[in-house]
Amino acid sequence: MDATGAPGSTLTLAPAELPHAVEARERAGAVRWVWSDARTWYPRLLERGVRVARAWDLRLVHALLRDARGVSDDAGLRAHIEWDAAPPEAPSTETLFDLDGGAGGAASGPPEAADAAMAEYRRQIAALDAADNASALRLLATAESAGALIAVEMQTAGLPWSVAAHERMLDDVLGVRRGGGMPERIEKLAADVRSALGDPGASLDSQPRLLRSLHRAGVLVESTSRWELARHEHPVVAPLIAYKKLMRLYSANGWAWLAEWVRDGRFRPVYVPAGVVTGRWASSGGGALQIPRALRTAVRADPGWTLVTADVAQLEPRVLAAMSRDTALAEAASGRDLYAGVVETGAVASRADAKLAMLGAMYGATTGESGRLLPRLRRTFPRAMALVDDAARIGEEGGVVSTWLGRTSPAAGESWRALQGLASDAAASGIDETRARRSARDRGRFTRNFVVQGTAAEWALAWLADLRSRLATIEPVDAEHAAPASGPAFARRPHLAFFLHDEIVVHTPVEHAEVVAEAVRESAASAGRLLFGTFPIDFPLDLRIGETAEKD
DNA sequence: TCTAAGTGCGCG
DNA sequence: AAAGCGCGCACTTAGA
Repeated sequence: MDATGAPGSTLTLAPAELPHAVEARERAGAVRWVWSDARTWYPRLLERGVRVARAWDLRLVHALLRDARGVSDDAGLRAHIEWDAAPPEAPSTETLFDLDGGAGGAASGPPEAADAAMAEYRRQIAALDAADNASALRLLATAESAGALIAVEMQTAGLPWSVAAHERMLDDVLGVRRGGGMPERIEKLAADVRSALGDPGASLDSQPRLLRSLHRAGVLVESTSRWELARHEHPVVAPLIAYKKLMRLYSANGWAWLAEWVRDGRFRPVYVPAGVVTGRWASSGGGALQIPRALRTAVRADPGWTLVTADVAQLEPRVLAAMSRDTALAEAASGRDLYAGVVETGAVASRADAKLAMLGAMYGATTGESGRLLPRLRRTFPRAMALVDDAARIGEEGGVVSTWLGRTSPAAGESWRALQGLASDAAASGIDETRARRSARDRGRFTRNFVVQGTAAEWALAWLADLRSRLATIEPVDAEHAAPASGPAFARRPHLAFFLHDEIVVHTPVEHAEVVAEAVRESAASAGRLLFGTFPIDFPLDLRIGETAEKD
């Protein structure tokens, strides 16, 4: 797995020659490509049908090591801020290196960029070798790099999306469009709202004006949000909530979204690995991580293909049990439903309470029902609760916390420190003290959640990476059964098509569906072992095989 | 006419 | 206006 090595021979290529050269080395044996970032290099390879097995993503690893506690900076890693910047334009010439003994390859831009990439790689390896938690960080670096490959692969292959099913759903829910106007059900609801308000000219899409209209009609809300409206008894409430719901579907995932984001029967979102501070992925464009569940009916496998959809039940509390070595919580988590297990301990009375309390523990609830249940959880699961409580305390004091594999939270910012300093001054006003206290608590809730959310993201990354290599061993199907819209690198093989924090969708030829399902389960078990060794914690999946990706 | 900030809601 | 985390996007208004 290690990617150490020094550059040996180099080979300068025109861009058109790169895919062939990379493919030749992939065929020759185990290679790990070292490159600035997958987004710059990998799409061009995939378009030509060239998939790479392993990579080292200098930008992602730089960001990781830059902030990681336990990494000393003897090699000067942190001074090289150019690795924090956005990727540059694609270069006009490219260089391949041999790493030591042919164990790896490196692709880079013009010679000076290639030298810079190799120097950064050496700094990273040196920093890793000297790190306190070297083996965990090395694991995270390779997992991140694999994730970067997967993100590009999923964008290239796309999620199979039926325009017809999507439009049918829009027609059913929103009604048909007439002329240049809104769909008929939205028009109807808007008319109902205006009539209930007794205000024929009421503006429904401007929050301040709608608020005033509501006040004039005697609905004394402070906001126009659904949850507050729902508390009032007034004829305008039902149609307004319905209007907002439909309008949301229309503007976020209506016909315009379809036209912009679905091509050739594929939704191709841009994934941003580690785009969230905690290490979770973000997305850019298309709202890939916010697709309404009701729209899953539009996710449709190609003819002769099917979808394997799987999500982990209660990933975050399971991860918390394992990282805190809380055997009582792990025991409650064994089997399918962690919350049912918590009820069985007697700590809380119902499944709903168990969920409320557990989420409150991980998010830092202090008041309300959730806050009131926490002491009971603390008695039953002292180790798990101590882990999140410690993380919160450290955050409140201005410190940093780390995930299981060593991703470290950002240091407290200048303004945060200034506010705390101000409040500790003897002459501080009560207002300053209150503000400082509140921002300390805010930060504590952030670090509390960081350790759990971030470690869950690491587990998911390990799951994805392991699954990817298992899928790569499955025999391709005949060309006549291919799914050409997935592109030459994926048309004949099962491949990941979607990922959302704790859920994956694999698009696969029907004949391989069972093998894929087994690979999905095995990779989940494997991810658990990779992170937590022999600690007894289950990661049970809800797994479905079917034409659509709908969930129950 | 452009940008920044506020609001509300979709996802985990 | 979420008692409690993390996001992205559409739409609006305020301000330069």
